[in-house]
Amino acid sequence: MAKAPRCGPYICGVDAALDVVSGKWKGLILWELDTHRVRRFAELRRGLPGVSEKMLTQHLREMEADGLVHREVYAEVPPRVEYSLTEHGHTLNQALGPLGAWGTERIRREAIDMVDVAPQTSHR
Amino acid sequence: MAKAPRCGPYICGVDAALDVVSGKWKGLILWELDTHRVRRFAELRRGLPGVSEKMLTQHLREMEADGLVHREVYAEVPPRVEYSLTEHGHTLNQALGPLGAWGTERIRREAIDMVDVAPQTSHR
DNA sequence: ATCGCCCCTTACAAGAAGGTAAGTACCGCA
DNA sequence: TGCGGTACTTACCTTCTTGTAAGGGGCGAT
Repeated sequence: MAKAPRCGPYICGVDAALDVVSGKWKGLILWELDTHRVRRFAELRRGLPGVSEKMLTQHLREMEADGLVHREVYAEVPPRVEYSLTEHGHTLNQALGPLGAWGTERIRREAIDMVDVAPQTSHR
Repeated sequence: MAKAPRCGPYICGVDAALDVVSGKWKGLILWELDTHRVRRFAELRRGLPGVSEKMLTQHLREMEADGLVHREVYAEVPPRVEYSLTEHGHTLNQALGPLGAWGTERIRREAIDMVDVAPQTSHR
C-alpha cells in the first residue's frame, strides 16, 4: 500500500504535509535534528524520552524514504550512524514554525484557562 | 478520552498543534470551513469524499472541544446545525498555511520525480 | 570470559483509529 | 403509507500504529 507517495490522493497540500509528520515522534525528531544539526541514533534516543528503538528506527526510515532526513553510515567499528535534515526537512521545519508558535500559544492559553477555572489559589 | 488537554505533556508547540490536527479528516474540515465560512453537517459530508457520518461527527466534536469550531444548533424542524471556525480555528488555519504550501510543493516535486524515473515506454 | 555499548531487526501483543451498518426521532412530499 | 432528508448515536469489526521483548555481530572494558 505504499508506493513512492505513501498515502492516497491528496486533496490539498496540508494533507500531504500532515501525512509526512504524522507519527508519534516525528515532530520531535524534526525538532531535535533542527536544534542539533546532526545526531547519532543513541543521541536521538536519549533526546526523546520514552521512545523505543523500534519506533525510532521505523520513523527515521520513513522520514528517510520521504526525503526529510539524511542517513550517513560510517563503516567503522563500533558502527556509527549520523542523522541530519535534508534540504526538504529543513524547509518542512520552517513551514512547521508558525504551527509550533500556534501550539505554544495554545498551551499558554490553556494554562491561563485552568487558572481561571480554579481561582482559589489566587487571581489570574 | 479527552480532558482539556487531550494528550500528555507537550514537549514543544508543534506537538500540541499536531495533536489537534491529527485525524484523517481534520485538515480537510478546517479547509472546508475556511473556504465557505459556515457549513451544515450534510454540506460538510458532501464536501469530504468518503467520510462516514460517525467520523465526521466525532471529528467535529473533538474540534469543538479543542475550541477550533463553533457549533450552532437551531431548534427547528428539520434540525439545522451550522459549523464555523472560531477565532482559534482561524489562526490555526493561518498557521497551517506554510505547511500547506510545503505539501503542495512536495506533491509537485514527486510528480516531476515520477516523470524522471519513468520516461514512458523505455526500460521499466 | 562476560558485560555492555552500538544500531538495528524480528516476532508478537496491545491499543487506538477508522469503517460499516443499523437505529433514533421528527418532518414534508407523493 | 412509505420514502427521503436532517443530524446524529450505537454496536461491532477491521486495520493501522505503537509497544514489549528478544536477538545479533563486533568490540572495548572489567
